[in-house]
Amino acid sequence: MRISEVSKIFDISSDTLRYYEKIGLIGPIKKEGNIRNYNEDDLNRINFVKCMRSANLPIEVLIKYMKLFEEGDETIKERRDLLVAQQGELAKNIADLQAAYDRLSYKIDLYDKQLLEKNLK
Amino acid sequence: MRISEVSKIFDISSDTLRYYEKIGLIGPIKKEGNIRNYNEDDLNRINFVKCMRSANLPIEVLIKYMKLFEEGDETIKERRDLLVAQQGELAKNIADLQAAYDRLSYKIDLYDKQLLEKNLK
DNA sequence: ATAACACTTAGACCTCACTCTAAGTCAAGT
DNA sequence: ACTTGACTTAGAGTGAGGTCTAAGTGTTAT
Repeated sequence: MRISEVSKIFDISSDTLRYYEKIGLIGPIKKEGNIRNYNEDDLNRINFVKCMRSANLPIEVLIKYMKLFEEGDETIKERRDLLVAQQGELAKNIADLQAAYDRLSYKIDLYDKQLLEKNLK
Repeated sequence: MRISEVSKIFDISSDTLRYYEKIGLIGPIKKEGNIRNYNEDDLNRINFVKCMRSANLPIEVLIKYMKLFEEGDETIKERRDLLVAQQGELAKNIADLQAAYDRLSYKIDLYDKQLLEKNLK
């Protein structure tokens, strides 16, 4: 599969896909001649990366994870620990977002009450 | 209250507090002579900003909100709508983080099973 | 009175994660 | 034959959000 198709499927620009490859996050992708040909494994990795990036996991961490993966079974424990650490960070982030969400809800309620009063006057 | 104390209380650097003021996010703070003296209102605003920033609401949006606030009661509806829009964004973000969290949980489970098997061999 | 420390300013610099540009290759359609 | 359009590369540029520096002015403890 060509880069343009992958780009469409995942809504990630071709530039970004090449960038991810250059920094060692998803490659190297095998080429036919000079043109990248993404296989299913590649797509799975991109899918994972996209999911993690959309939750703001740092690229550096994901690169580290991918490198451990390449190193084989000896790194299973280390990979697990890395994921657990990131999960912890995520839990904190979710709590922060939730706190802001709740606070917004509260404020919106107040505004709605004010608007209602205004209309009654 | 001086900037250094505010900085400690909220764990926001003095640089950042001054930066927020410069860009119109939390000021202007009244000064005694040449030195900022934060009052309770200021602290409340900083508290709100900190909460929203920790959920990644863009600074530009917060500046807009603060400006509407200064403009008085005519902007209540507009402020409400702005908050509702941000709440919507937040809901999306929370869903993304949650999806990543769940995926990590799943993967961690798999690793734990692998590690268990390894130990049994 | 002098050292140490908190404060001030303007503006340069930094990190992250892309995003874009320039210059070029190659294959297919008209 | 030639244009169109997707692909390639290296490397420069961008935007958000701070963070740091330099040079200077008070204020307080010894």
